[in-house]
Amino acid sequence: MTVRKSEILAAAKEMFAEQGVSRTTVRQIGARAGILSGSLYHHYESKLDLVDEILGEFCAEILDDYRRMAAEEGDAPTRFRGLMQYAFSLLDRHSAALAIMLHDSADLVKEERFAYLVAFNQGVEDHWTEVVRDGIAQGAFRASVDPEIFYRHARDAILGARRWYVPGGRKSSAELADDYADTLLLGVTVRDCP
Amino acid sequence: MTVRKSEILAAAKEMFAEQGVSRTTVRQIGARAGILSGSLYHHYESKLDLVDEILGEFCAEILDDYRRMAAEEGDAPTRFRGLMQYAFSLLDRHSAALAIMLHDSADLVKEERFAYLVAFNQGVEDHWTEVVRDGIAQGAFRASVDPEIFYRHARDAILGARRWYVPGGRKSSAELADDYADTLLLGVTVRDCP
DNA sequence: GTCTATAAACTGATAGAC
DNA sequence: GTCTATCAGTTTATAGAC
Repeated sequence: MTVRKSEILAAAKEMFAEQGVSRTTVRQIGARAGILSGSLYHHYESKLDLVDEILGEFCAEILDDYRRMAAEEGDAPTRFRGLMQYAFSLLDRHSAALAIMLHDSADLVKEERFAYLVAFNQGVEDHWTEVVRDGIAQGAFRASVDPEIFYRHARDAILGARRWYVPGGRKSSAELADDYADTLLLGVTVRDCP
Repeated sequence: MTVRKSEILAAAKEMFAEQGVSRTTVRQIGARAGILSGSLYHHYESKLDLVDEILGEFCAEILDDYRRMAAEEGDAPTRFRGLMQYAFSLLDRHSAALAIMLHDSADLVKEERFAYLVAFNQGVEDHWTEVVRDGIAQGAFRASVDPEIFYRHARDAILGARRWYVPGGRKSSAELADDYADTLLLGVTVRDCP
């Protein structure tokens, strides 16, 4: 990947994240990268090629991280907290890619070339639900917990934070991860017992 | 509102929810309503007028419901469960409007005519955080709970379910509301005390 | 109230000069 | 590798016949 290509890719990523893929024009991407839209096609064959490269890199990196984390040891609550910390850290490191995933993946998946997004989501879900199932099997989590529903609950809460989380704001992503983990694991209700 | 206008509005609502506002064309709306795009402008002056009418009605109805609920009695956990049930019930009754709100409101708000969406969000947040603050004051909820963060946590989890919840599927919206309330109030961890 | 026809602007993408 | 120029198609919206 040449320097120019990465500059164009960075410009596209920002625009796609801000406006969504369909509302972003190749002219806008070119303007941000300091190039005219015609010249842009010397580096990329189409607008969707840019989307593909952005999301392809993102999915590969994240799945790789999850595979590494799966090899780590610890009881289920500890591993769950680790997943929370990791997921929230993505808000700092991959906010733009997450925005594109959330805003446009439902549309993109209709095209065959983006079928890997479905596999990506399933892969992530598998890692989370395995931790939850382990927790239930070990007696750490309630048997009434539905691993899939609980995963979606946690995931949607985390990803929803992308809409309002501001890096460097009142709470860091690590603090939010702790806060969310406390709520999901322990609840907010005060109990009489120790 | 004439019958024809409501037919066109219903067609627009479905298309906006499925594809997003910007990717939906007036030709598509006309086709679904059984009318040509030119004739559509006899009933509505612009595409955004359709969006405005859909979201305006939605916001008014929901804020009205919240005002009614605020008058009800009960302790904080009970009222919180009531809010959860209500919010999840919207997935059945107002899935399309919620989809438009989530997918397009960030763009729409840039236009002055949609400034009421900001007030709507603040109004809903006020009702939820009041219940949480009451719960803390009454000693029912942990003092370490941040009402605003906890509201966002719950809200994002609920609204995220719109992406995968299927009416008539494995779990009803009422069951999901119960499940989410259990998790948020009590957590998923098994404790040694009664 | 719906149609046909079209204006005016914008879109992704291409061709060829430099 | 970037430019100018442009194609072909689409978009919202309008004008006027019926």
